[in-house]
Amino acid sequence: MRGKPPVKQKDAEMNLFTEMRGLVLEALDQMQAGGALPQGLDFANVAVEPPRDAAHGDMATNAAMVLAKPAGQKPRDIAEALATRLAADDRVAKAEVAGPGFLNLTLAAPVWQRVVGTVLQDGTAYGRSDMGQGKKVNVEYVSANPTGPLHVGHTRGAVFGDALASLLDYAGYQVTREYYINDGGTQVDVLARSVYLRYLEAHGQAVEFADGTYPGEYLVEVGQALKDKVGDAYVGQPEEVWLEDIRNFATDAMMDLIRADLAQLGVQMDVFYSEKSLYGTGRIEAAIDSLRAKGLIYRGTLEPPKGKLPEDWEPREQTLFKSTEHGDDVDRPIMKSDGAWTYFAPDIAYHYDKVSRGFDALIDVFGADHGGYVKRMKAAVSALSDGRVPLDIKLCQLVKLWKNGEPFKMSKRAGNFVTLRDVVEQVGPDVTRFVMLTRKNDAPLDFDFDKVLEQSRENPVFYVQYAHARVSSVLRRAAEAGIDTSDAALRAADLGLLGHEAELAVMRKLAEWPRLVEIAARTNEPHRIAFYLYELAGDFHALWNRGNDLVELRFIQDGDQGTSQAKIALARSVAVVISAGLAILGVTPAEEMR
RNA sequence: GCACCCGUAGCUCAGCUGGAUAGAGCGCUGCCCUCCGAAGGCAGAGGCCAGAGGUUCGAAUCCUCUCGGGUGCGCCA
Repeated sequence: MRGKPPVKQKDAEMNLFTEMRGLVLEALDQMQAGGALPQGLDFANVAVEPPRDAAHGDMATNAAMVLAKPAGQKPRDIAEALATRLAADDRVAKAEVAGPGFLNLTLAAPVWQRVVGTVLQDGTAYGRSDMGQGKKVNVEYVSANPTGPLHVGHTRGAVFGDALASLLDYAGYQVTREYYINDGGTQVDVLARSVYLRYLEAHGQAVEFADGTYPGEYLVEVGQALKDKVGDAYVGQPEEVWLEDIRNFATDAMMDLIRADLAQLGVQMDVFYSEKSLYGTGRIEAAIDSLRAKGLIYRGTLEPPKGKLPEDWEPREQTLFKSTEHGDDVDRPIMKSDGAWTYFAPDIAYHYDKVSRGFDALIDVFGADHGGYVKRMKAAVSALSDGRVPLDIKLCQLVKLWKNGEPFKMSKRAGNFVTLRDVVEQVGPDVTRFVMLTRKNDAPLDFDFDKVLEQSRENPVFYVQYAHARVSSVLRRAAEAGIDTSDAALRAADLGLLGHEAELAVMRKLAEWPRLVEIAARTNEPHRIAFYLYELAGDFHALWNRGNDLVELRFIQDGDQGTSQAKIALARSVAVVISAGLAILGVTPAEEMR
């Protein structure tokens, strides 16, 4: 487990939007008590949100429109009455009815200024949420076959899953990061045979890699290591003699390789779960029995797929899981005709195990090519948990690599695919991670080796890092100028001195952070963090540049320590939120640009 | 044939569990350092949100259908 500060008890102050929603609900209650609104109204759909257009104020509520029909009143009448009550609160500078019945609220400057104080008080815990209520969530990601190094596709899944896990942690869930090792299927036999060839090669024999073996050079050293371990014991021996031993040896070696790849990216799993451990232990049988007890296992014959018929199609009786009872399109086979399990059976058992371990929610991160697998897996978890445990499956689309303006495909190391290592060694873990999160997970991603290292606004990694570095620069210079920039001094600054529109814009953006965290966590979409940071950095850069024209907007005000401290407090709180956001993404903030 | 994902500015993409006149970057046009914080910033042009219906106070968002692109589709994991 990663070290983390305890989940902060969230008071209403932490999220301005929930705070103001509380104010709206309070006013509505009073209106009910005073007879202005009928009893028994449902306020659940009353929302307080940032308006799309900043000209509409700071926050808008749809209360009047939502309640108009059930209350039997005109929306604008409700809005007017509500506006009068809200305007009486000193946090509200202006309450205006607009459009069909929106109520636009403009908040008083002190409300925004307090946000800076809260950020400095809470540090990177500002934005932590208790929405998860300590519920246990399992995030399974990467889960690459242990047959070779991780490639770019895995990299996206690794970064996405890891950031999602951190995000959920930040939102108050108890998160387990997990990797499922597919070490039970035939592909690890292929691996073993490939390693055997490299082993023979290490003994000086000429070998040939037939189709269906792994020719990648990364197995050379594994073959050599095997030779170092067993000498010539397996040379000239039939497969029965060496297969199992080499399979284990090779799988261990590949998992060491994969762990090292992940470590290079900064990904640290809590659990590595072996598929093989499900076999011969009765665990698959137990999972299937659980389904059988619910009447969901039967012998039957599937209809052939419509349209193009596979060449060798013939009706066949199989053991099937009645996944259609839980939302799947067709029932799925769990046992082959020779009596062996299909790949689906251990997957069912694995998820049965997750459910049994008491997780309140499961998340699987898959590559987009596993899209066809989603429904049956959800059906399985729904059946196994009697609908209690939700399973969300996030699909990560392809990553297209570019270099020098053309597609980049080949790797020296692995032959036919570009590895995670190829990417991280060229651009570093921070850039890799951030860029992988600059697209929604289900949208394809272009990764351009040249662009991601460019230092311009076009490159969001740089742009966000630059904002953070600029704050560090201000702090350094302030210290040189003899200004006390300790946390205590900044917290004590008179934030009432921050009132310019460009400063308010930054404070409003800071106020959005806790709300954004909750939205991102609720939708399981960590890319929202990256986009938010880009916007926050943009507001900060805008403020910084206004200092070119307006001397009074510069952070360091010569000869005026008090004003300087207030402005530096704002800058510092930007850095704090950027740090918190980057921490979720697993990116280290930059102190200076080089 | 069926299922899932996607379709938003010339290009690359955001868009809050349904909100007002749909946003950002790039590109394009015009500005901002004789000295200070320009790896930046400001302003402008650019849209039938693929199309057609429906649900309702209100739809890029939810439902149905059509078109276009991607991914899958019974003893491969």
